[in-house]
Amino acid sequence: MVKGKVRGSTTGRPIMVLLDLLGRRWVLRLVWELREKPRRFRELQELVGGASPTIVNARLRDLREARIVELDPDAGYRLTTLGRELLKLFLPLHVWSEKWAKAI
Amino acid sequence: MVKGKVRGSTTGRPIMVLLDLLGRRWVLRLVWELREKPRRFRELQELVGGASPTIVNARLRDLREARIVELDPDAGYRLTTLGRELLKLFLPLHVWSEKWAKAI
DNA sequence: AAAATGCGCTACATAAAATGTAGTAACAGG
DNA sequence: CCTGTTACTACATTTTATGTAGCGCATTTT
Repeated sequence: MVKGKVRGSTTGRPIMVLLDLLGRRWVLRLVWELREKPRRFRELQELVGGASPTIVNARLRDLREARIVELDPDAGYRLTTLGRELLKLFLPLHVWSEKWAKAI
Repeated sequence: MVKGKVRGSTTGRPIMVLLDLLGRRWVLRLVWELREKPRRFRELQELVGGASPTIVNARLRDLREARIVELDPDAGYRLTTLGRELLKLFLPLHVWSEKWAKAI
């Protein structure tokens, strides 16, 4: 598993571990903001809306431990191969969200 | 928009509003646990791992305002049509999470 | 009729997490 | 040496979640 213990996830079932990870504040936004290209720490911090460096760092650490994000010193933070696959699954959300916005 | 203000989402772009909503603690789990059939409040609370009733109620309120979840007094909490569509987008996560678990 | 059960939900003190601001350490170029 | 850029840390304050108890209402049981 990604870490010794992942919050409420006592089952260890991958889907639960994943939902817990993605359900942490800023995580979805961070993955989303990495969709185009690698980003620097501060750049990322601003893109997600000015979260504190403390928490941006903590979440990036979580994502790196989960092998979804990696840090290339020359380019910045970017999605791993695994991370890009995950992002692909999220792209339909974009379309759905537009429809949803109209419906509510 | 779903509510006057949705946390860090100052842009108002639907995808950002959505990512903020889904990024709140327990929200993804709640939607996930409603995938099969309607659930009662306490049942739901236990399914997601014993979150406090305070927060379960708060998140269910968020989801109801977002028209993703609704409460049928006779059946319990359940996904709306919109909610079921959203869930469909999440189903591939299950498969991916298994692959991911093996990779890390 | 009275008691018990199940329901969604609230109150509130305690604990945990996030914020905001400042600042550190390492490295590169001038 | 000085300046700028990088990722990141420290820490006091504020916000959010927890854990436990229990309310108010309806239905079912005795």
